[in-house]
Amino acid sequence: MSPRSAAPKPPADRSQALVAAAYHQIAQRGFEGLRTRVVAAEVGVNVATLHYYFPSKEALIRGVLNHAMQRFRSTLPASPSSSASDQLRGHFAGVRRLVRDEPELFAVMGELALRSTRDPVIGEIYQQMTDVWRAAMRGLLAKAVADGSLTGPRDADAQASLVVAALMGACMIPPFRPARLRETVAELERSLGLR
Amino acid sequence: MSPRSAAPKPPADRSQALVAAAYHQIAQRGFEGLRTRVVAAEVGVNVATLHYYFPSKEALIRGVLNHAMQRFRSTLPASPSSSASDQLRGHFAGVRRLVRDEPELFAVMGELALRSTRDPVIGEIYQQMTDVWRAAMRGLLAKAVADGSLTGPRDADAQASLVVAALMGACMIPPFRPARLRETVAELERSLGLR
Amino acid sequence: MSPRSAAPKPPADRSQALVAAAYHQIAQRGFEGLRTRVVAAEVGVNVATLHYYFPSKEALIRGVLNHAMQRFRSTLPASPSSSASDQLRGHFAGVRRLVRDEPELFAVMGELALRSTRDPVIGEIYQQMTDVWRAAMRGLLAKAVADGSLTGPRDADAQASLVVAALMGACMIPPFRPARLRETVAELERSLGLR
Amino acid sequence: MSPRSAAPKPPADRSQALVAAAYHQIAQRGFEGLRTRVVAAEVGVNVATLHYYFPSKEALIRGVLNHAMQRFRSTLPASPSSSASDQLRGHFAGVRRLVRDEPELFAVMGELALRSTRDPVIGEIYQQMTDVWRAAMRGLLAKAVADGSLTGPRDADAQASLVVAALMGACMIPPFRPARLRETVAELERSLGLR
DNA sequence: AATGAATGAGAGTTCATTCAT
DNA sequence: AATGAATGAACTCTCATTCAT
Repeated sequence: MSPRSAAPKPPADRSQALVAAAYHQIAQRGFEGLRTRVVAAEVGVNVATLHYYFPSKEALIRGVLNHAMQRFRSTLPASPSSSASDQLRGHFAGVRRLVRDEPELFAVMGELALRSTRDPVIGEIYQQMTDVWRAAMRGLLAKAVADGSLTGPRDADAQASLVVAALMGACMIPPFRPARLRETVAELERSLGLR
Repeated sequence: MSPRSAAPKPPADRSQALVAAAYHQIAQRGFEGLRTRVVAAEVGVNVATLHYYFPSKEALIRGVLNHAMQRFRSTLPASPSSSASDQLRGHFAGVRRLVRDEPELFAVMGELALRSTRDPVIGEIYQQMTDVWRAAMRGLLAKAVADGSLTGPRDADAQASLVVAALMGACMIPPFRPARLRETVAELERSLGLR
Repeated sequence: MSPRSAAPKPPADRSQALVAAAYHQIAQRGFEGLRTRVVAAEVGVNVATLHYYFPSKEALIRGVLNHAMQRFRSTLPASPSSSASDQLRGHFAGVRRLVRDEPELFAVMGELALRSTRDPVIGEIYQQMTDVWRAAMRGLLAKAVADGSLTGPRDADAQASLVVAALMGACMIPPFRPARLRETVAELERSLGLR
Repeated sequence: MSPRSAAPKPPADRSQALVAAAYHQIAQRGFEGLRTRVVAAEVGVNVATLHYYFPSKEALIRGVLNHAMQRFRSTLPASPSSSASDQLRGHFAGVRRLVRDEPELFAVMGELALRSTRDPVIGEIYQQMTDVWRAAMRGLLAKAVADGSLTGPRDADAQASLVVAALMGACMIPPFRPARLRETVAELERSLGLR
């Protein structure tokens, strides 16, 4: 009846698959439209199986939270092998690439952002993320001035805030139009003197 | 002024009061937490009464949508009595003021923004709004260059996109910190040569 | 389709009917087998209607608790118009009658008794009931000795405890056989010198 | 004595341990709160292991039934080495001791008693037990009259019923207070002329 | 214009049970 | 002999919506 070759997935996969399905659902329908039964069905298991891996819907959401944050952190600049301004350029390129390859991530991030004001668990992690991001931007801007790869007087703190706000606004808030987004990021680079 | 001794409110008031309550609820709990019963209770009427004024929850939401858009449009620059750059400054000041005086508006706008990808009715109106906003910015920037109140070469289109993205990111996405927001807007003005 | 003449019951009736149905279910299937859907169906309404009157299953159970206690208290001797020994005889007759006419009451009382050790709300009310009962017995026994309608030395306290224990054991614990119960109560009266 | 180093228990032990755990759970939470997972966890095994030993929850309950009945029968008078009235006194002492040392037994007996009206298997065995008990009481009372160790006219049948009802009422139905129980049993003995 | 009462559909969660390993 | 993983069925509870009054 069931295909012989349908080998049972190792447990880690099931858990991950459920998170991925929930992630997908949130991107598509928002927290508002997240249904445990649909998530389970998307993975091809019973709802009870979902509760075997995640005791509650909230636990599943936390799983999605971790997953999304992990994906997002991959964009933050990490390699100090190049000049600060090149790192900044790399970061912007990374964001552009991520928006192109994983548009769902930003939909989910937007949902998490709005929810962060109501859910302390999300709030905590979400704020940490924004703090790290802003600090990284500020650090790179300051370093770029110090090593001369960026010139002119600037308030690194304020510019970091602007960068984060602009990227969030461009990536997380509809309407999403790839062309416009590229334009916006390019203009942001220009305003920083990177182009 | 209003008729004395617990007179029944005129229908327009009821309708508006319900929209206001729903608006408040969305700001506080998001679409996810919007309950018709709670909205009705906040106004002091029965749920059935809510459905007398709004045939469905969605109709109520559309009421909120209109209300929010109306509030928001008031910030857009309208009076051509001053120079273009002054109008831009005035717009930024207006946004700052609005964030300070009606923080709920931006919470609701954020919710509407995310919902706009799933709800065609919201999507339509929301996109219109952003288009109008961006066009206004582009127009003012172009005019400012033309009348000489802003100097230097610039791509008005790209800058308008950046302005809109940055303001949205700063005002609609948590975490909200007044000081940071002021800083961000100020930096945005600086990057445009307005300071 | 639905009978025109089926007039909607007044609200108090609905509430009472639900309690009665739950009472009946508990008598028949125990707390273990109490299902809100079945209770609602027995009254001929939707489960949601049950929750309209009782916010939770526990609230419904509390309704049953009150109902059972009220029924039970009607057996306790109240009229001091006769001699103490006659009042005792009357009480025993009342218990016998109640067991005959409302056997369900004792099934429910048994369930409540067992639950009383786990549910503080039930525990409180249940214990109160037994305390009142025992005190009433003790008072009547003492009075009967004082007014001479019962003779011989006796420890009213201990006898009251025995009376309550024996009646509970006979009425609340299966197997229930009417003949045996009558026999038991008769013997209890004999042991007190009432026969 | 037992094989060292976490040896797997012999099957009989496992089975008994599961029954003991279920017994304990029923005493604590009633049939209403009996969960196979909790029972298994208390023994330190998987739920599936429980089902290896007991094909169904009902089978486990039957195991508890047998265990409880076995424990309870140990109280019934068995040794005809003394006079009938001494055997009666011994029985009462045995009940008192059992209530003190194994209060859980009576909680479980109460649960079984209520369930006996719904579960034929329990009903059968439970009724048998009460019949045996009552018959033993009646026999001893008759014998005590015959051998002169108890005097006065008496209806052994009715007194046996009273004894069983009173002991059940005192031991199986809350509220349980050791002092009151001793008092009740003592009064019961007195009423039979045993004190 | 307003409501108390009622409901269908569906939500998240639980639980005894099964089965491949 | 034992288990991790999985499930169907059923549970209580919620919510937007309806309707007679």
